[in-house]
Amino acid sequence: MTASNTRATSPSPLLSLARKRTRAEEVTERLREAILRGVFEPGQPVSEEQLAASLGVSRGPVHEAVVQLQHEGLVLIRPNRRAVVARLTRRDLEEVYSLRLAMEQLAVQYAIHHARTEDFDMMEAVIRSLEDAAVRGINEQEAADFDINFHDLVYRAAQHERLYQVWSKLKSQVYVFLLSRNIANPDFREQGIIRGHTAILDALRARDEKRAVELTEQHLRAAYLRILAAFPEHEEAGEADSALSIDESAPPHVRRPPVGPLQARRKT
Amino acid sequence: MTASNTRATSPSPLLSLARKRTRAEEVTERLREAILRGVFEPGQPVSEEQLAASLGVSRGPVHEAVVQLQHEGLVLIRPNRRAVVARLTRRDLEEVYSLRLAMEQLAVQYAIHHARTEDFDMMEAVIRSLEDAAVRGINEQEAADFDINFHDLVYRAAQHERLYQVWSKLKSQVYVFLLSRNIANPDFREQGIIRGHTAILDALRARDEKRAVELTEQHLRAAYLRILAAFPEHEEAGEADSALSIDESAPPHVRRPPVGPLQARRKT
DNA sequence: ATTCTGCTAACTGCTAACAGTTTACAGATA
DNA sequence: TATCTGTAAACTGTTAGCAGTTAGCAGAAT
Repeated sequence: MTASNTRATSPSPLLSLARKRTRAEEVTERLREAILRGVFEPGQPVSEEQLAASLGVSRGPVHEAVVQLQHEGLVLIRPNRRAVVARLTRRDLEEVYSLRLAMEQLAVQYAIHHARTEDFDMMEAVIRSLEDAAVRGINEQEAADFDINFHDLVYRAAQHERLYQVWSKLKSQVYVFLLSRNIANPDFREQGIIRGHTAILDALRARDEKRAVELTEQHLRAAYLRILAAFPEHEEAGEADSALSIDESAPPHVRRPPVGPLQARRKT
Repeated sequence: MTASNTRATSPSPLLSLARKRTRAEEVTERLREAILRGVFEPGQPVSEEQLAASLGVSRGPVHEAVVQLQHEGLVLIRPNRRAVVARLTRRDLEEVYSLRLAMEQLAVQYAIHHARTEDFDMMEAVIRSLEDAAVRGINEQEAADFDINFHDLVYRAAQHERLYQVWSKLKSQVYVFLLSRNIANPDFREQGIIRGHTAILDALRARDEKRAVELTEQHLRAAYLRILAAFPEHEEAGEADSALSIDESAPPHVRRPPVGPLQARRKT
C-alpha cells in the first residue's frame, strides 16, 4: 500500500499547518507495512514488547497500533495473550468482497453526484500509469498498488466520510488478498484491471449511475473469483473460522456459500 | 443501548470460560452510556484526566476508551487537544443512514441464507415485547432500544462478522439520532416500527430476498425522513462540516442532497 | 514413549511520573 | 472598550516500572 496512503491532493507544503503525526500513528504505519510485506507470517505471534524495543519506542504507542490493526483485520488480539497476525481464510475473502461490493456500489453513486472533474482526471492518470507500467512489466505489488489507488480515488470522490472509513479498514485486507492470491497470468490480470477501471471511469463521467453500479459489480465479482480460484482446495488444518472471531460461542462450522451478487449467477 | 449490547444468546453461566473484560472495555462502556444518556452535551470537551480520576482508574484505559468511541463516531479527537463529544449534523444523518441502508440490505440477504429458526423467533419476541410495551406506553429510550434490538438481531442472523462490526459502530450513532430527533407522535412511531419489523421478518421467513431488500429500504428511508424532519431549519452556527472530519483540507462547504435510495423518489 | 505437573521466563494490563503542547486569563497596548 | 501578549495551569503523549497472567519446558508419573 506504499503509495495508496499518500494524499491524493498533496497539501501545500508552505503554511501546511502540518497535522502532527503522533508516534502511535507512525508505529501503526510501520507495522501495517511490515505485515503487508510479509515480514510477519500469518499466524505468527507479535510481541508488543519486542516490537517496542526494536522500534526504539515504549509499549504505549505500540499497543495502540496493534489495536488499530486489529480494527483493520490484520491482527487478532485476545486479552493477556500476544497478538497474532491474521490468517485470512476463504470465508474472510467472501466477507471482505461482499462488504466491499455493497460499499463500492454506494461509493460510485455518491461519486457520480459529488465528484469534481479533477477527481476524474486523477483516476485517469492512475489508469494511464498502469498502462505505461504494464508495458515494461511490473510485479504483483505494483499491480496491487495501482489497483487499490484507483478504487481509493473513487471512494474519495464520493465525499462520504464514514464510507471512506469503512473502506480504509477493508483496504488492508484487500491488499493482502491481492498480494497473496492474485496469481493469474500478469498480462491478462493487468489488462482486465485496466479495462474494468476504464469502463467504470467512463460511466462515472457520463453520470450513468445504473451502468456504474453494474460495472462495479462485474469488476469486483471478477476479482473475487480470480482470488478464490487461487485458494488451495483443502484449507490449512486447524484454521480458525475467521481471522477476527472474538466471539467465543461460535456455532459449529457450516459451509457457507456466497450470498447475493457474489454467488454464481443464474439469471442476468 | 442498555439492552442491545447484551448477547442475544446468553452463554451458559456454568463453565462459561468468561472472557475476562479488560478495564479499558469497562471504561468504554461507561463512557458510551454516559454520552448516549446525554450526561455529556454535544460539543462539550471530555478530559481524559478528569474522567480517569472520577472513575478511579489511570489514564491508559481511558485513552483507549476515547479512541474506541472516536471509531464509533461519538467523540472527536485531535492530537494534544481534549476530546469533544460529537455534534451530529444533518450531513452526518445522511451519511449514517445511506451507509446503514447499504449494510442492512446486505444483512437481510445474508440472514435469509444463514439464519436459524431461533433467530426468527428472537426477532418475533422483540416485536411482541414492543407491542406489549406500547400498550402501557413507553418513553423514547425504550422505543429506541426495541428498535435497535430488532435490527441487531437481523445483523447477528446474517452471520457476517465484518458486517456486524460496521453495524456496531453505526449503532451508537443511530441511537443518538433516535433519541434526539425521533420526536414524532409516539403512537404513530411505534406502530410504524412494529409494522415495518413485522413485514421484514415475514419476508425473511419466506426467504423472499427481493421483498426483504425492498422493505428494508422503505423502513429505513421512512426512519431517515422522520429524523430529518425533526432537524431545525437553520443548523447551529459554527457547526463543523461533520462530526468526524479528521481531514483538515476540506473543500468549501457545499449543499449535498442525499444520493441513491434515500433521496426523494421520482420513479419507483 | 506419552501424558501430567509445577516452575520460570516472557509478556500484557495497568499505574505513575515526565516532557511538551494547548488553553485560559491577567495585564499590557492601542 | 477591544485586541494583543505573555505566563501559569491544564492536559495529552510518552515512558518506565509493577502486578498478575500466560506460554514454554524440564522433570515426574504413567
